[in-house]
Amino acid sequence: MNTISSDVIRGYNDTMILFFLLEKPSYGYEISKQIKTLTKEKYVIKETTLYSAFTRMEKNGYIVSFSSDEESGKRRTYYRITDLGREYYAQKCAEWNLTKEVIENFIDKEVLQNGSY
Amino acid sequence: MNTISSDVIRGYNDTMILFFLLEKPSYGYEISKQIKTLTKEKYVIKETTLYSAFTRMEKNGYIVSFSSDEESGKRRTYYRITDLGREYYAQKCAEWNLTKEVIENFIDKEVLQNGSY
DNA sequence: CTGTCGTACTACGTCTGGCGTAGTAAAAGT
DNA sequence: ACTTTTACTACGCCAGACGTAGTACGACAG
Repeated sequence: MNTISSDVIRGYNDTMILFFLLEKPSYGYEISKQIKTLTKEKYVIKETTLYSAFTRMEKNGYIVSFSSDEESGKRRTYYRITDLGREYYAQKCAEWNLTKEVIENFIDKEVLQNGSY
Repeated sequence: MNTISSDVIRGYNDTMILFFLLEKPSYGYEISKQIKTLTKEKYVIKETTLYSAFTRMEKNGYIVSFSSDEESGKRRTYYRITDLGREYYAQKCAEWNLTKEVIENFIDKEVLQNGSY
Protein backbone atom coordinates (compact mmCIF):
# COMPACT_ATOMS: atom_id res chain seq x y z
CA MET A 1 0.00 0.00 0.00
CA ASN A 2 2.39 2.67 1.13
CA THR A 3 4.90 2.69 -1.66
CA ILE A 4 5.71 5.92 -3.34
CA SER A 5 5.52 5.87 -7.09
CA SER A 6 8.67 7.10 -8.73
CA ASP A 7 6.83 9.50 -10.97
CA VAL A 8 6.02 11.60 -7.98
CA ILE A 9 9.53 11.80 -6.66
CA ARG A 10 10.87 12.32 -10.16
CA GLY A 11 12.81 15.51 -10.24
CA TYR A 12 13.39 15.49 -6.50
CA ASN A 13 15.99 12.80 -6.28
CA ASP A 14 18.55 15.42 -7.21
CA THR A 15 17.29 17.69 -4.47
CA MET A 16 17.56 14.96 -1.86
CA ILE A 17 21.13 14.21 -2.82
CA LEU A 18 22.12 17.86 -2.82
CA PHE A 19 20.55 18.29 0.59
CA PHE A 20 23.21 16.03 2.11
CA LEU A 21 26.03 17.49 0.05
CA LEU A 22 25.22 20.95 1.42
CA GLU A 23 26.72 19.85 4.70
CA LYS A 24 29.72 17.85 3.54
CA PRO A 25 31.03 15.93 0.54
CA SER A 26 29.77 12.39 0.38
CA TYR A 27 29.45 9.33 -1.86
CA GLY A 28 26.78 7.04 -3.21
CA TYR A 29 26.41 4.40 -0.59
CA GLU A 30 26.41 6.84 2.31
CA ILE A 31 23.79 9.07 0.75
CA SER A 32 21.51 6.18 -0.04
CA LYS A 33 21.65 5.11 3.60
CA GLN A 34 21.03 8.66 4.79
CA ILE A 35 17.95 8.97 2.60
CA LYS A 36 16.61 5.72 3.96
CA THR A 37 17.22 6.83 7.53
CA LEU A 38 15.85 10.33 7.20
CA THR A 39 12.65 9.14 5.57
CA LYS A 40 12.30 6.30 8.10
CA GLU A 41 12.44 3.77 5.27
CA LYS A 42 9.49 5.41 3.56
CA TYR A 43 11.68 6.06 0.57
CA VAL A 44 14.66 4.07 -0.63
CA ILE A 45 16.49 5.37 -3.66
CA LYS A 46 17.43 2.84 -6.33
CA GLU A 47 21.14 2.46 -6.98
CA THR A 48 20.86 3.13 -10.67
CA THR A 49 18.81 6.22 -10.01
CA LEU A 50 21.37 7.47 -7.54
CA TYR A 51 24.45 6.97 -9.65
CA SER A 52 22.89 8.31 -12.80
CA ALA A 53 21.86 11.38 -10.82
CA PHE A 54 25.51 11.89 -9.89
CA THR A 55 26.67 11.79 -13.50
CA ARG A 56 23.89 14.06 -14.64
CA MET A 57 24.51 16.61 -11.91
CA GLU A 58 28.23 16.63 -12.49
CA LYS A 59 27.61 17.26 -16.18
CA ASN A 60 25.33 20.14 -15.21
CA GLY A 61 27.96 21.58 -12.90
CA TYR A 62 26.00 21.10 -9.69
CA ILE A 63 28.59 18.80 -8.15
CA VAL A 64 32.23 17.81 -8.68
CA SER A 65 33.75 14.42 -8.06
CA PHE A 66 37.04 13.55 -6.46
CA SER A 67 38.66 10.29 -5.50
CA SER A 68 39.25 9.40 -1.90
CA ASP A 69 42.62 8.28 -0.59
CA GLU A 70 41.23 5.84 1.90
CA GLU A 71 43.86 4.34 4.22
CA SER A 72 41.50 1.45 4.78
CA GLY A 73 38.28 0.39 3.14
CA LYS A 74 37.24 0.53 -0.47
CA ARG A 75 38.08 3.36 -2.77
CA ARG A 76 35.15 5.69 -3.29
CA THR A 77 34.11 8.53 -5.53
CA TYR A 78 33.15 11.51 -3.44
CA TYR A 79 31.08 14.45 -4.61
CA ARG A 80 31.15 18.04 -3.49
CA ILE A 81 28.43 20.59 -4.18
CA THR A 82 29.27 23.67 -6.23
CA ASP A 83 27.88 27.20 -5.98
CA LEU A 84 25.71 26.46 -8.97
CA GLY A 85 24.51 23.37 -7.14
CA ARG A 86 23.54 25.44 -4.11
CA GLU A 87 21.64 27.79 -6.34
CA TYR A 88 19.87 24.92 -8.02
CA TYR A 89 18.96 23.44 -4.66
CA ALA A 90 17.49 26.73 -3.45
CA GLN A 91 15.52 27.01 -6.67
CA LYS A 92 14.10 23.55 -6.20
CA CYS A 93 13.05 24.40 -2.66
CA ALA A 94 11.16 27.43 -3.91
CA GLU A 95 9.65 25.41 -6.72
CA TRP A 96 8.53 22.80 -4.26
CA ASN A 97 6.51 25.33 -2.32
CA LEU A 98 4.78 26.47 -5.47
CA THR A 99 4.09 22.92 -6.56
CA LYS A 100 2.71 21.98 -3.19
CA GLU A 101 0.37 24.93 -3.36
CA VAL A 102 -0.80 23.99 -6.84
CA ILE A 103 -1.35 20.29 -6.27
CA GLU A 104 -3.09 20.75 -2.96
CA ASN A 105 -5.96 22.44 -4.79
CA PHE A 106 -6.82 19.09 -6.30
CA ILE A 107 -6.57 16.92 -3.22
CA ASP A 108 -9.83 16.00 -1.59
CA LYS A 109 -9.31 16.21 2.17
CA GLU A 110 -12.37 14.15 3.00
CA VAL A 111 -11.21 11.20 1.00
CA LEU A 112 -8.09 11.23 3.09
CA GLN A 113 -9.80 11.46 6.45
CA ASN A 114 -11.93 8.36 6.20
CA GLY A 115 -9.41 6.49 4.07
CA SER A 116 -12.30 4.99 2.15
CA TYR A 117 -10.87 2.86 -0.57
CA MET B 1 11.10 32.52 -12.22
CA ASN B 2 7.80 31.05 -11.11
CA THR B 3 7.22 28.34 -13.64
CA ILE B 4 6.65 24.84 -12.44
CA SER B 5 8.78 22.22 -14.06
CA SER B 6 6.77 19.43 -15.57
CA ASP B 7 8.76 16.76 -13.83
CA VAL B 8 7.30 17.82 -10.54
CA ILE B 9 3.73 17.73 -11.67
CA ARG B 10 4.34 14.53 -13.57
CA GLY B 11 1.99 11.91 -12.34
CA TYR B 12 -0.42 14.49 -10.97
CA ASN B 13 -1.92 15.71 -14.19
CA ASP B 14 -4.21 12.71 -14.08
CA THR B 15 -5.23 13.57 -10.55
CA MET B 16 -6.08 17.13 -11.49
CA ILE B 17 -8.27 16.00 -14.35
CA LEU B 18 -10.05 13.41 -12.24
CA PHE B 19 -10.69 16.02 -9.57
CA PHE B 20 -13.01 17.89 -11.92
CA LEU B 21 -14.61 14.74 -13.30
CA LEU B 22 -15.61 13.74 -9.77
CA GLU B 23 -18.25 16.44 -9.89
CA LYS B 24 -19.50 16.12 -13.43
CA PRO B 25 -18.50 14.84 -16.85
CA SER B 26 -16.43 17.31 -18.80
CA TYR B 27 -14.18 17.71 -21.83
CA GLY B 28 -10.69 18.89 -22.69
CA TYR B 29 -11.05 22.56 -23.20
CA GLU B 30 -13.23 23.11 -20.16
CA ILE B 31 -10.90 21.21 -17.86
CA SER B 32 -7.87 23.08 -19.10
CA LYS B 33 -9.60 26.35 -18.29
CA GLN B 34 -10.67 25.12 -14.88
CA ILE B 35 -7.12 24.11 -14.00
CA LYS B 36 -5.88 27.52 -15.03
CA THR B 37 -8.52 29.25 -12.95
CA LEU B 38 -8.20 27.10 -9.85
CA THR B 39 -4.43 27.50 -9.75
CA LYS B 40 -4.69 31.23 -10.44
CA GLU B 41 -2.66 30.76 -13.62
CA LYS B 42 0.18 29.23 -11.65
CA TYR B 43 -0.21 26.09 -13.69
CA VAL B 44 -1.45 25.75 -17.24
CA ILE B 45 -1.69 22.25 -18.64
CA LYS B 46 -0.39 21.70 -22.17
CA GLU B 47 -2.93 20.53 -24.70
CA THR B 48 -0.93 17.47 -25.70
CA THR B 49 -0.46 16.50 -22.09
CA LEU B 50 -4.16 16.84 -21.44
CA TYR B 51 -5.42 14.83 -24.39
CA SER B 52 -2.86 12.08 -23.99
CA ALA B 53 -3.88 11.83 -20.35
CA PHE B 54 -7.47 11.25 -21.50
CA THR B 55 -6.50 8.40 -23.81
CA ARG B 56 -4.26 6.83 -21.20
CA MET B 57 -6.88 7.03 -18.48
CA GLU B 58 -9.60 5.64 -20.70
CA LYS B 59 -7.33 2.72 -21.58
CA ASN B 60 -6.78 2.17 -17.87
CA GLY B 61 -10.49 2.26 -17.18
CA TYR B 62 -10.48 5.39 -15.03
CA ILE B 63 -12.74 7.31 -17.37
CA VAL B 64 -15.14 6.63 -20.26
CA SER B 65 -15.78 8.87 -23.24
CA PHE B 66 -19.04 9.74 -24.89
CA SER B 67 -19.99 12.11 -27.65
CA SER B 68 -22.10 15.12 -26.99
CA ASP B 69 -25.21 15.85 -28.97
CA GLU B 70 -24.81 19.58 -28.96
CA GLU B 71 -27.74 21.40 -30.46
CA SER B 72 -25.42 24.30 -31.15
CA GLY B 73 -21.70 24.72 -30.94
CA LYS B 74 -18.98 22.31 -31.80
CA ARG B 75 -19.18 18.60 -31.11
CA ARG B 76 -17.11 17.52 -28.15
CA THR B 77 -15.83 14.37 -26.53
CA TYR B 78 -16.93 14.22 -22.92
CA TYR B 79 -15.43 12.04 -20.25
CA ARG B 80 -17.05 10.53 -17.19
CA ILE B 81 -15.16 9.10 -14.22
CA THR B 82 -15.63 5.41 -13.37
CA ASP B 83 -15.58 3.70 -9.99
CA LEU B 84 -12.06 2.56 -10.72
CA GLY B 85 -11.21 6.15 -11.48
CA ARG B 86 -12.54 7.28 -8.13
CA GLU B 87 -10.48 4.62 -6.42
CA TYR B 88 -7.40 5.70 -8.32
CA TYR B 89 -8.03 9.31 -7.39
CA ALA B 90 -8.33 8.45 -3.69
CA GLN B 91 -5.13 6.45 -3.90
CA LYS B 92 -3.31 9.37 -5.44
CA CYS B 93 -4.50 11.65 -2.66
CA ALA B 94 -3.12 9.30 -0.05
CA GLU B 95 0.10 8.95 -1.99
CA TRP B 96 0.42 12.68 -2.16
CA ASN B 97 0.40 12.98 1.61
CA LEU B 98 3.15 10.43 1.90
CA THR B 99 5.20 12.09 -0.80
CA LYS B 100 4.82 15.48 0.78
CA GLU B 101 6.03 14.09 4.06
CA VAL B 102 9.05 12.49 2.42
CA ILE B 103 10.15 15.41 0.29
CA GLU B 104 9.71 17.96 3.03
CA ASN B 105 12.57 16.34 4.92
CA PHE B 106 14.92 17.63 2.27
CA ILE B 107 13.65 21.16 1.97
CA ASP B 108 15.66 23.79 3.75
CA LYS B 109 13.22 26.21 5.37
CA GLU B 110 15.82 28.94 5.84
CA VAL B 111 16.65 29.09 2.20
CA LEU B 112 13.02 29.77 1.56
CA GLN B 113 12.60 32.49 4.14
CA ASN B 114 15.27 34.83 2.87
CA GLY B 115 14.82 33.80 -0.75
CA SER B 116 18.55 34.23 -1.20
CA TYR B 117 19.38 33.29 -4.72
C1' DC C 1 -18.55 37.97 -47.11
C1' DT C 2 -13.97 37.39 -45.63
C1' DG C 3 -10.54 37.04 -42.45
C1' DT C 4 -9.24 36.27 -37.77
C1' DC C 5 -9.95 34.52 -33.25
C1' DG C 6 -11.57 31.07 -30.05
C1' DT C 7 -12.86 26.35 -29.60
C1' DA C 8 -11.78 21.42 -29.87
C1' DC C 9 -9.22 18.39 -31.01
C1' DT C 10 -5.49 14.43 -33.64
C1' DA C 11 -0.91 12.85 -35.13
C1' DC C 12 3.88 12.20 -34.67
C1' DG C 13 8.12 12.29 -32.84
C1' DT C 14 11.66 13.47 -29.21
C1' DC C 15 13.55 13.88 -24.62
C1' DT C 16 14.32 12.80 -19.86
C1' DG C 17 14.45 10.49 -15.53
C1' DG C 18 13.64 6.29 -13.33
C1' DC C 19 14.57 1.71 -13.08
C1' DG C 20 15.15 -3.45 -14.28
C1' DT C 21 18.81 -6.60 -15.05
C1' DA C 22 23.37 -7.85 -14.86
C1' DG C 23 28.00 -7.94 -13.71
C1' DT C 24 32.44 -6.66 -11.19
C1' DA C 25 35.30 -6.42 -7.24
C1' DA C 26 37.31 -5.38 -2.85
C1' DA C 27 36.68 -5.48 2.23
C1' DA C 28 34.58 -7.25 6.24
C1' DG C 29 32.24 -10.23 8.93
C1' DT C 30 31.22 -15.48 10.52
C1' DA D 1 36.30 -20.53 3.06
C1' DC D 2 32.10 -18.49 2.26
C1' DT D 3 28.67 -14.99 2.52
C1' DT D 4 27.43 -10.39 3.13
C1' DT D 5 28.17 -5.67 2.71
C1' DT D 6 30.14 -2.05 0.31
C1' DA D 7 30.73 0.52 -4.01
C1' DC D 8 30.12 0.92 -8.03
C1' DT D 9 29.55 0.52 -14.03
C1' DA D 10 27.05 -0.78 -18.27
C1' DC D 11 23.10 -1.37 -21.11
C1' DG D 12 18.75 -0.77 -22.43
C1' DC D 13 13.69 -0.12 -21.87
C1' DC D 14 9.58 2.54 -20.63
C1' DA D 15 6.24 6.15 -19.59
C1' DG D 16 4.84 10.85 -19.22
C1' DA D 17 5.49 15.41 -20.82
C1' DC D 18 5.72 18.29 -24.49
C1' DG D 19 7.24 20.59 -29.07
C1' DT D 20 5.52 21.12 -33.61
C1' DA D 21 2.11 20.84 -36.85
C1' DG D 22 -2.19 20.42 -38.86
C1' DT D 23 -7.44 20.15 -39.14
C1' DA D 24 -11.96 22.02 -38.72
C1' DC D 25 -16.02 24.29 -37.16
C1' DG D 26 -18.42 28.45 -35.17
C1' DA D 27 -18.69 33.26 -33.94
C1' DC D 28 -17.88 37.83 -34.66
C1' DA D 29 -15.84 42.17 -36.59
C1' DG D 30 -15.03 45.18 -40.32
